[in-house]
Amino acid sequence: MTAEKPRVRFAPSPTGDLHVGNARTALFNYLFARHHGGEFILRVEDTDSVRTSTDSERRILEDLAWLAIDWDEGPGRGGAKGPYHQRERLDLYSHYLKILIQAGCVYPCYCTEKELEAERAELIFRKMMPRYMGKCRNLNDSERKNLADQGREPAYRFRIGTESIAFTDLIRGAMKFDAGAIGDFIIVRSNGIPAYNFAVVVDDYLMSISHVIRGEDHLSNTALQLLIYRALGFKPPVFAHHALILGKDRSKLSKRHGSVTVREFRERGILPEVLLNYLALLGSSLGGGREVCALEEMITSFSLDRAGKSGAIFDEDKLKWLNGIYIRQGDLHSLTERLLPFIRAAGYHKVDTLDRVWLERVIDAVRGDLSTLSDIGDQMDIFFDDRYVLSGEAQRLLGKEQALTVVRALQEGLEHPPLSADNSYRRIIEIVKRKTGVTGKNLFMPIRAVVTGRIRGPELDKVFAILSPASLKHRVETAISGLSGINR
RNA sequence: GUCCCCAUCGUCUAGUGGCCUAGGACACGGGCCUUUCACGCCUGUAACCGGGGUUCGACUCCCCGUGGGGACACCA
Repeated sequence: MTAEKPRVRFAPSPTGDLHVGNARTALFNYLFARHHGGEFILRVEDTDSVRTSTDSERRILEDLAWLAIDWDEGPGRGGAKGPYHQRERLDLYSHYLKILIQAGCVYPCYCTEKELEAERAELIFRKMMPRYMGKCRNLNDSERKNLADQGREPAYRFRIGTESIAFTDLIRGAMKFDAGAIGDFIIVRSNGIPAYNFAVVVDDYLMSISHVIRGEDHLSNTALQLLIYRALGFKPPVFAHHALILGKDRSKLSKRHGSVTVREFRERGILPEVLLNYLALLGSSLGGGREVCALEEMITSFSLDRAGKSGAIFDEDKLKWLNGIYIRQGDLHSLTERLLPFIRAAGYHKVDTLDRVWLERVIDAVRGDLSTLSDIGDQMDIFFDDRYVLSGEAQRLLGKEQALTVVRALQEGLEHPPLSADNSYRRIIEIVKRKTGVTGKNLFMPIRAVVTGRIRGPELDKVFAILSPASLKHRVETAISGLSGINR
C-alpha cells in the first residue's frame, strides 16, 4: 500500500438505475477512502452513446445521495482532475491514442461489425474462444487506403504480444494472465469514442487513482488495462477485486432474481443505512462478530482483508431482519418522518392533517411489526374505522362459543361510564375476566380479534389507549351482530 | 470451448497448523417472558466438496479431481 493518502473512484455508467452490486463497490471504495483519510472520486462513464441517459445519471446520483455516500470530486462537486464525465474528456483520449499509434501499439481495423460478428459466430461454432483473429493487423498503407476509400471508418485495436501479465491483487494475491489467449481489442471505436478499457486507463492515470477497487467481473479486464498502462509508460494503480453478489441460483445477481436496484429497495421501504449495513456485511465480516453496524463504525473497522473471495447470495430475509431492527431501535420522530411517504402511498392522502402526537403513538405501537416501511399502511389500518375489517382468521377465532362470550362481556364492559384513557384497558379486562372467568390466551385473543380485526398486532393496552371509546364500541357491536347471525 | 477466480451449517460468515467435541447471525423447530400474537430472552437441528500428500498434528499448507462462478462485444 502506498504511503500517501489513497485516491479511489467509483465509476458508474448511466445506463440504468444503481445496482446493489455497484452500490456495494461504491461503498467499499468510500469506506476505503474514509478509513485511510484519502479521497473518493465519482466519475461518470458515459461513452456508450446509445444506452447512456442523463436521466439515469440523475437517478444514480440521487441514489448515492440517499445512501449518504458522498464524493470529494466529481459531478456537482468539481475538482482539480476534472472533467468527470468521459464525454467531456474526448480530446484527452485522442491525445493518448496518437501516442499509441506512433509507438506502433495500436493499428486501425476496418472490419465492419457484421464481419466481426460472422467471425465470432464461426469461432463459437468451432468451439473456440471467440476473439479477433487479426485480419487488419498487418495491413500495409495501400491496403488501408483502399479500405478507407470504400468509406470504412477504422476502429483502433491494441496489438497484443505474447508476454504474460502479472500483478498482485489486494484481495486475491498473485494473479497471472497469458496475453496469447487474448485477441487484439478495440480501444477506440470507429465513431472516435474510446472503448471502456482505454478510457479507464487514461482517466485513472490522469486522476491519480491509487487503488482500483471493483468487482471480480473486471478481473480479466485488468490484464488488458495493464497492457495499456505498460504501452503508455504509466504506473498502474493497485487493484483489488471483490467477489460478486449472487442470486439464489448462485449466478450473478440480475433482474430475474427480483429486486436488484437501490431504488427498488428504497421504494420497498428499506432504510438507507440498513442497505449499507447489509451490503457491508454481505460477503465479508465487520469483525468482532458485529452485524448491526453504523457507518462510522464501518469506516473505522473497514479492511479489504475481510472482503470475501467467493460470491455471496443476496439474502432478503436477513436484509428485512436488519431493517426491522433499525425500525424498532431508531428515533420515533425521524421514523415518522420517513414513514410519511409510505403512509400516503397506502392511501392515507390526508395524513398531514392527522394529529402528529396521535400518529406517533400509532407508529410507536406498530413499529414492532414492521420489517419494511411499506408495511406501515397495512399495520395502521386497525386504527381507522373505515379500514377496519374482520380478517378470516379473526372470524374463525371468534366463531368459537367461548370467544363470543368474551366479546359480549367486553361489550358490557365498554358500557361503563367513560374512563380515563390510561387505565380503561386494565379495568375493562378486569371486568371481562370477572364476568366470564376466562383467562390467558382465551381471554386476550378474542378481544384482540374484535378490536383489531386481526389475530396479531400491537400490544392491546396500546391499542385501547389509541382507539376512541366510540370506535371500540362500534367494532364490538358490529362484530356481535355479524357473528350471532352466523351462529344462528 | 479457452482463460481466470472460488470452495465451512439451507444462507451470510468466524476460523491464518494444535485453542474446533468447528463459534456467531438469518431462516426453521422447541421453551421462557407477556394473564394475548409479536418483540425480547433461552435453546435445538444443521457444515469443514472428494482423493492424495507435507507434518508429531490439518478446516487451516501443497497437488490432483469435482463442483460453482466470472470473463471472452465498436457494453461498461
